[in-house]
Amino acid sequence: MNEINVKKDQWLAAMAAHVLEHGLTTASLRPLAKAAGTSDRMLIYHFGDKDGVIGALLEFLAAGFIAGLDALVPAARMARPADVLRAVVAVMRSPMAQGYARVWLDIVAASARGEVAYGKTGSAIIDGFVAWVMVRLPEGETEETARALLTVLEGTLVMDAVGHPEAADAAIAWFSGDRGE
Amino acid sequence: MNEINVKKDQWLAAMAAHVLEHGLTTASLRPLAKAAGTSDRMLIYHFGDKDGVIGALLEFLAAGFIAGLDALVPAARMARPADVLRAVVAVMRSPMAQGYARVWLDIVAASARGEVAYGKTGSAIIDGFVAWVMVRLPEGETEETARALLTVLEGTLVMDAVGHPEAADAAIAWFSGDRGE
DNA sequence: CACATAATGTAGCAGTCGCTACAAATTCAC
DNA sequence: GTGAATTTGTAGCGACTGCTACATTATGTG
Repeated sequence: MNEINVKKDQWLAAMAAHVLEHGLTTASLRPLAKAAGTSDRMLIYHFGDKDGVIGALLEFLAAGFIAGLDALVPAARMARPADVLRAVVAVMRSPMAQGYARVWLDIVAASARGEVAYGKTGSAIIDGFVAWVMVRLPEGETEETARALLTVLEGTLVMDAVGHPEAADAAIAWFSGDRGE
Repeated sequence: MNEINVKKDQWLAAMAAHVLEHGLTTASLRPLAKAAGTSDRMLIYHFGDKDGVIGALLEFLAAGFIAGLDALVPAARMARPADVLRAVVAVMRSPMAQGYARVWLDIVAASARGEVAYGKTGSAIIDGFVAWVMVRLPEGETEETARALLTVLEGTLVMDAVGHPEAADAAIAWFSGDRGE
């Protein structure tokens, strides 16, 4: 029972790498199985159906993403909200995170298309991200600030994706500017 | 020569409606042709290949989107940048615009995946959008403000898509708050 | 060792994908 | 009206999709 979960995790790691490079919604069973060194037959057997594979993959990717974030940005309170924004934007723009950005935008697009499995995962990721930001914001900041910060981050991801990083930079500078404090 | 372009436009209008309802990247030739009242054979004949169809469709959709925006928000300067943001967010949240939001997020995800045709279109749409915002901002505002505003808008689209409109609202409130002016 | 259960390989089904070969029909120039 | 060019219908190809039937092997239990 334990061993098969170990194997599943190895499969998931290999499939996650594949998805981070080639995209999530364009992934199909046979290439995924090949990346994992097994067969589509086995994926269906162990995960039920494709939705099961994708669901497990989403969980695996989300966990890996948060872990990577935690490893790169220490969970210490920063002086100003904009510092948190700049830190997370820097991480998201690093080459290592580009695959995650791709996958995330796939999740967003699928959510917008009404695919509930993706929508629930996407919503959960935002929830976790809000908590992640909160422990890094200056003491006394509200979740409203965290949510506003993350909305700007999402905007930067979109702008970067369509080749307008200068627009993202403008928003970051604006967020860094004077507030009511 | 004129008539076939008229026919093409009719096809594009029908296909655009189909895409606005069912998504762009998931669209395939046969359903598109059926929506247009013709055959996949004809689409290939008149547009060359699928990329030609999608390219024409993207142009058609972008034009329709800007036209709809112009119709709903008069090209008059507003008192504050946040007024422009709230106006465009209100439009994007209206039921009529939801299809466009879906398609736009498809374009963004495809751009992030590295599909150049989508990337160029996405970039061009942002350029047009910057100009659209500029003529509505108070006199003397810079393009930086327009870009920051649009980045926040993109963030709201993402947050709305994954079921966190309250995060989008937080960013809008934050953008509406005190600035350095 | 016998036997039930779990795990896996092989082969393939029915459907969709983008696209094309071929031929019939239509339209246009002269 | 006749020949040529454009436009369209029919049929289908080869590749891929998620998934399954069937047989076989491995594994753990009594």
